[in-house]
Amino acid sequence: MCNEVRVRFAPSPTGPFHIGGARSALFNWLLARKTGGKLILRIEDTDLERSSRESEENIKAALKWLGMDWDEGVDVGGPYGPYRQTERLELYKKYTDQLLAEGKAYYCYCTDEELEEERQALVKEGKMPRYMGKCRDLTPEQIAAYEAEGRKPTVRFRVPADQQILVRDLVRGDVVFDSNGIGDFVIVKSDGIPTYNYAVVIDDASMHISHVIRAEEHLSNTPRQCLIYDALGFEKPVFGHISLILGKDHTKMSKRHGATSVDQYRQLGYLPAGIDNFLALLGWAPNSEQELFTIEELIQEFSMERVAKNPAVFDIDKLNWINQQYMRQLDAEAFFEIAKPHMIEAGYMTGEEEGEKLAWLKKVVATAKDHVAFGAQIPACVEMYFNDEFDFENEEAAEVLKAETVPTVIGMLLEELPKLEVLDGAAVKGLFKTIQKTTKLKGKDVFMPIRVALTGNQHGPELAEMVPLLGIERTGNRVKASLAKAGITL
RNA sequence: GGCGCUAUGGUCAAGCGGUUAAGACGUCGCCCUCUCAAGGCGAAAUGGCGGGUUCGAUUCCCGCUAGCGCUACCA
Repeated sequence: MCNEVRVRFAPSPTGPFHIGGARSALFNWLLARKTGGKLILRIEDTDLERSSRESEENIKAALKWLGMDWDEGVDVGGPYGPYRQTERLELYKKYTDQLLAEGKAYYCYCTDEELEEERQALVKEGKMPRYMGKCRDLTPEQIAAYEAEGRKPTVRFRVPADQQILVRDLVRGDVVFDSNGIGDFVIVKSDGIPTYNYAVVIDDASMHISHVIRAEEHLSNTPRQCLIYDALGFEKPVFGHISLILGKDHTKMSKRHGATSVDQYRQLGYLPAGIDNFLALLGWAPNSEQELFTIEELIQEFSMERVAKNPAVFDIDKLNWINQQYMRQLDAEAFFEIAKPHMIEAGYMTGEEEGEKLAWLKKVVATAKDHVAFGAQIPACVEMYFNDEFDFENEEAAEVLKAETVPTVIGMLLEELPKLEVLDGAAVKGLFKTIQKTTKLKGKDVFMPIRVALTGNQHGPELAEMVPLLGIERTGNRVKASLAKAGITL
C-alpha cells in the first residue's frame, strides 16, 4: 500500500458511548485530519448478546455532535466494506478455513465446564490458568465422537512456543512479549462468530489500516493479534496505545464517577467544543502553553509524539472551566438555545413563548451567560427572576433589614423608581447613586438592604441588572413583602 | 499467580543530563466590588522509595513498591 495514513475507530455498540471512546475517536480523527489521511468507522458487533443498533446510532450521533466525521465506514460506505463485523462473516470464514487447513488453528470441543475445571486445577497448583491444548491433536475418531455428541466446537489458534513477539508502539516504544505466556486462544466461537482478537486483525489488514490508535487496555492483546497477522501473512500496522482515563479515585471511569457517557454531557448542556478541547488535553499536550484550542487549532497542533504514556484522571473541574470559556464565547442566541431545554425542565418556560415574553426570557437567560459552566446550571442562576415568593436565606440576611437606615433607603427607592423615564441599568444605577448621595450612606448600606428585600439573599447578580428585568411593579411588591415579613414599617 | 504498561504538586501536565522544575484547573491570600461570579496580582512540588552510571539525574539503568491493564466462546 502507499504511505497514506489510514486510521480507524472501531467501537462496540454495547451501551452508552463512553467518554474514553470519544477520546480514542478524537485522537484518530485528529491524526487523520492532520495528515490528510482517512478515518474509517467500523462497528465491532461480534458480541451478539450486548450489541444493539440503538447503541450504534447513539455512537454515530455522538461522534457527529462532537464534530467528527469519517471517510469510510458504516453509513458512508467505502471500498473495503461492509463495515459492520457481523456483515463480514464470510470473509472471516475464508481465513479460518485457511488457518485450519494449514494446521495453524484447530477445533476445540471442550465445554465451559471442562475449561473451568482445568482452570481451577491449575490455580490450585499455583500455576497460570490457561488453556493447556487438550484438543490440539484430536484424532479424526475423537472428532467424530464429539460431533456425534452434538458438540459445537470453537476454533482455537495454535500459539507457537518460544517466540518473542515484538509490538512496535508509537507511544510505548518497542514492547516484547513471550509467546509461552499465551495459551491457544479462541478465534471463532462455537456459534461461528469470530472473537475480537481475530476479527480485528482481518479487518484492520483488509481495510489497509496504517495506524491502530486505541486504548491501552488492548496492549496486552496485541501480541495475540500479531501472531495472527503473521499466520495470515499480513503486514502489521503501527500501533499506538493511548493511556486509559481514570476516575477521581484512580480506578477506571464508571458510573460512580458521575457522567461517563458523551450523551450525558450533551444532556447536561456541555458544548462539543468544550468536550473536544478537554479530551484532547487528556493524554496529549501541545508544544506551547496554550490551553484553549478550536478544533482547527487542534488539528494543526496534534501529533502522536506528544501523546503521554501515563493514565490521566478525569478532572471535572477542568472540564467545567474549559466549557465555561466556550459558553462565554457564545452569542446571545446560541446561549439561549443551550439554555432552553433546561429552562423548560425547570418550568421557567414552555418553549412556546413569543413576542415580549420571549424577549424578556432571552434577557433573563443572558444574565447567566458569564456565570455558568454548562447548560444545566442556568436555571439555578436565574431562579430569582421567577420566584416572587421567597424566604430570607438565613438569619443574617433578615438582620440586614433591621438596620436603622433601611426605611429611608427603601422608602426612597419605592418613591423614585416609578419616576424613572426609562427603566434600564444606567437609570437604576443613577437612582442608587442619588439615594447614596442624599442619605450619605456607604454603598453597602444602600445596596445590601435592597438586595435582601428583593431576593432574600445576600448574594446574586448586579442589582442594576435585576431591577429592570423585574420591572417596577414586581420590584415594589417584593420589597414591600420582604419588609412586612421582617416587621419593618416605612 | 503470570505477563505488560505507568510513576513530576490535589488534578491535567512541560521538561528529553546542568533550569529559580513551565503553564493550566482547583485551593489559599490580596486587589477590584453592594454581594457572588468574572477579572487582576501573588503563594504553595526536590520529583513514589532504594541502589547504580556520571563531575552532575526529575531526566539513563536496575530493584522494590504502588496503580492500572491483559490473562473470557467481552470487546
